Amino acid sequence: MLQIYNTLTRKKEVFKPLKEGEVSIYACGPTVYNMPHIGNYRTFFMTDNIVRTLEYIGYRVKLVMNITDIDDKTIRDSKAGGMSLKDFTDKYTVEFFKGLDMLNIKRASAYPKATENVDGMIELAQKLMEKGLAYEKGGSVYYRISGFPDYGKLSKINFDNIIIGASVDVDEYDKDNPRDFALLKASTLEEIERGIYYESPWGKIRPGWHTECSVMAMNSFGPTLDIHTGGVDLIFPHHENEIAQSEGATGKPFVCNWVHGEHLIVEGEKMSKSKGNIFTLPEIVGEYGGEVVRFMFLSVYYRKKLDYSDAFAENAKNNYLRLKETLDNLEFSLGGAENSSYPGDEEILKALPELETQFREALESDFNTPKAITVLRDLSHTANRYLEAGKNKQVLIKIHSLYRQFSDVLSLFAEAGKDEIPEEVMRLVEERESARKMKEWAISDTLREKIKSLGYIVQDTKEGPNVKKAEES
RNA sequence: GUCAGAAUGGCAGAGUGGCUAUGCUUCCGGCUGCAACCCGGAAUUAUGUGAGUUCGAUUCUCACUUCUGACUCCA
Repeated sequence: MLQIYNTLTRKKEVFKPLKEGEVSIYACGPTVYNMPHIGNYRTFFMTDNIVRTLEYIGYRVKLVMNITDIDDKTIRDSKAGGMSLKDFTDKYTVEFFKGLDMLNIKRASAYPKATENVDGMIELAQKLMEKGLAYEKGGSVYYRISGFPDYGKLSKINFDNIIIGASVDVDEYDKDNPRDFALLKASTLEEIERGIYYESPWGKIRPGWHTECSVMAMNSFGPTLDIHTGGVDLIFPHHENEIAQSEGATGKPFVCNWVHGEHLIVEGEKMSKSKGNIFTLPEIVGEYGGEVVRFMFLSVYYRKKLDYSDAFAENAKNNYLRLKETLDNLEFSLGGAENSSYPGDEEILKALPELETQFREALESDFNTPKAITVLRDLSHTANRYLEAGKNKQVLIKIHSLYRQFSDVLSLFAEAGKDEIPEEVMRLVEERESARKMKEWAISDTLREKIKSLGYIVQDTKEGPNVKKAEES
């Protein structure tokens, strides 16, 4: 039974999709104006984990993630970079996808772009205006918050106590209420000169930030969807505004389950340019590898802050390597497995389904990946103990397949046991084996060093030498 | 300032009204020609502070402290 923590109710709830066996998810994607940092990817990863878990449980999942390719920052920075808006955002869209691949994040069903959905946004604005929930001023269209009594239900903000003066926007635009937000923004002269504008019943405009998500989500799934994900910082105002726009227009509930991922911080502090502690994904992946980064994300519950540091990364890497080692060794042992039975065979076969249940229950408990990792460690330990004592082929196959099942859901260890060993290395390994048979330890040790210098390590086992690629460190 | 969330050993981290798991790290032992891997065992002042409820609190309540975030672009 899958339970999901819903920001709307601040409780874990039993998940029930709108359509039997099928789940619709909308995820807030990137604004493509710079290199995304690892914090951004933690959130994308969270959504990936949700998708994989749902599929593991047996749902068909349709994920839509938007790409914001027109907003204040993209317009500003493309100009600063002397590029057209499209060239600029295309460049960072490519970077975004590269990052997804580094982390082996599954592609969504669709990645709609804001610039390709402006018609829908204009329609939405019109509809809201007909309902008296929007008004035009100075060529911009604003949402009238006072017309939507539910405003604030997601963020639980009591608007009476908030200092509105903190907002600079008060005199920048001419709004009825300072909290009203723009659905469509009147184009500036500069934007018009650069060709960044769309024709609308109110003149030349460009989309406001919040409108795109409502439009794309409802275009993809209709008025109501199962799950909407994003980072905690989007709860207010972005998601609050999405609800206001969507529910204001349709009169129907917009999202059943709001899921928000906590932030990644660095040594206790928020990543920020002024502190100079921003890490991009390629930096970290370059140092530790994509799967270790995945493992880092998996080892902290998505609703908790992840405090990134070198020590944290090293720790994660060691943990990761140990679990990968088990799978490597399982793959290796399968080769030498026999059909004879061993004491403990039955015990193992009984334990495996229990572990499978525990693993599934961990993930079903609001995607508790750290707990799932603990179950994987249990399996690793069980496997290692069995490898000490027995090598029944059928048993090994069962252990191995469960190990693979777990690691596939978590998307880890894709390369385990698949190291390509160059011929040259194999020759040295064989040479070393003959030396060992002759008890020529000095020669054998020299050969091991030589193999190591080529980037491979040899482990002597009862079944013969196990050769694998050395982990870079 | 207002609001929201968080605080568990050297590190990571899950759980629980009554021995707190698990892994990393460190140490000892076994396996091994030696390693590596693995197995067995052990260790470290662990539940932010102070109250309250309770026979009993790390778990529930309150306050405080600290941190993070939202209120302003933000994953």
